[in-house]
Amino acid sequence: MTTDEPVAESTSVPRRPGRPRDARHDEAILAATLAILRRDGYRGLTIDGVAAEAGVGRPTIYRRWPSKPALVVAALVHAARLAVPDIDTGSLRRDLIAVQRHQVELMNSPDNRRVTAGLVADLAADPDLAETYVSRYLAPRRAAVWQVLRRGVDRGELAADVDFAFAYDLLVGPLFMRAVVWGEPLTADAAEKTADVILAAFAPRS
Amino acid sequence: MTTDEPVAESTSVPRRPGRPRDARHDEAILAATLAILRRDGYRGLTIDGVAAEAGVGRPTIYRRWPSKPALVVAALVHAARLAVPDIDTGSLRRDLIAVQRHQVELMNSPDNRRVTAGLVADLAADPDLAETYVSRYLAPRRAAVWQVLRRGVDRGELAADVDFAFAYDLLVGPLFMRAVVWGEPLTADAAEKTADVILAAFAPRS
DNA sequence: GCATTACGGGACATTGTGTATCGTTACATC
DNA sequence: GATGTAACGATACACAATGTCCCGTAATGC
Repeated sequence: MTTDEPVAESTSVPRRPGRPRDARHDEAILAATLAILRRDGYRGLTIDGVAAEAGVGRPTIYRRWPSKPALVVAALVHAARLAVPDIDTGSLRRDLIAVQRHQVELMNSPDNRRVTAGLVADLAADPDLAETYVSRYLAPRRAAVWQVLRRGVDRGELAADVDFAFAYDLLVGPLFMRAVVWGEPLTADAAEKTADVILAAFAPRS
Repeated sequence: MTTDEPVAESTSVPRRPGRPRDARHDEAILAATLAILRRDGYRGLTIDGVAAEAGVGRPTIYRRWPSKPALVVAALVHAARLAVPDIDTGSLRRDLIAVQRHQVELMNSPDNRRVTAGLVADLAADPDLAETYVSRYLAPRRAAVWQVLRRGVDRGELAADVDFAFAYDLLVGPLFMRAVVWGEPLTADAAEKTADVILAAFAPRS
């Protein structure tokens, strides 16, 4: 449920009787959701506001997504469906710094805090939705970082028994703490510092 | 604003004309807030519910705290006013593991996720309140960890130029990511693993 | 043409927040 | 003991937002 491209049900033939849904509305709703999210944050987003900005009626939205957090998750997944960059410079440290610079930039955007915090709060109350968010948004991003780490292991720059999940949380957690919990801006050196922590903590045993 | 012990204004004489506030109500309201928070999470807490459980009217609550997040912050500060343990075993690694075990226990409580996530979301929308929460709740806890790190530096177990703020986020951030963002339980070894990251990342230069 | 479904508009019930207004009660001062 | 002031419980209120329902209309396949 709450997929990016809604519907198609379980039938192999996607065609249903009756008037078909207007695909342009899907696009307009998701685009409006993202625009409002960036402008007003998670709390400032209302279904009414999305409907107005997308030029559709409210039932048209509820016909597609069952709730506000589900709509937000769909919009984020939709926006990020392409943008999972694959970084491979040949050096683990350079790769990690590039990954972290990207992450710092994301987290430093002024709206990020309000969007992330609000969404995480609603996810905590809806396990199904949380599962969708994790599997369709977070996990693909984490997998890209794992690729970087995997290559580091292959080149002998990291110990072979690195705990990948832990390493990822070690990279992102400190940024999250500072940007979202403390509410303080990330400085430029945060990327280097977190990258170097990984190198020090998981250095290959000599 | 939004202090734990409300009021006393700026006058040196706390006594104001008129009927004084009933101090037992303060206690009852904060206790009810904590109880509901633990039982129903941040989203499940309503001012009505607190009023009913505390046996007071709603205006009695609004007379003391201006909003729901302000009340929650006051309750958390109130509950934690004593409990900032000072750990000193003589070994940095043992100290850090003890600190982290305590943190893991806190974060693993089933209500923690819903309370923390909901509160952080509201704090992002209210900078004044966020300042209160940070200065009266988070900062004292961080200071206790800094004490542990400071002693580690003094004993030569850590490099002298450790970035204390970064080190704290490095200790707590990964736990926060896993418990709150991913929504997965923390395992027992999380304390050791994060502690060892600090030792590896900030080892004194030889 | 007919069944079926989407559409916009709007009404609706529900829930929660925060404010305001009662009559009443507790305390200090005169 | 009378008076002023402010807290108290109860309750009504305005407001905002969620999610549902129903209407008349439009689009599609059979």
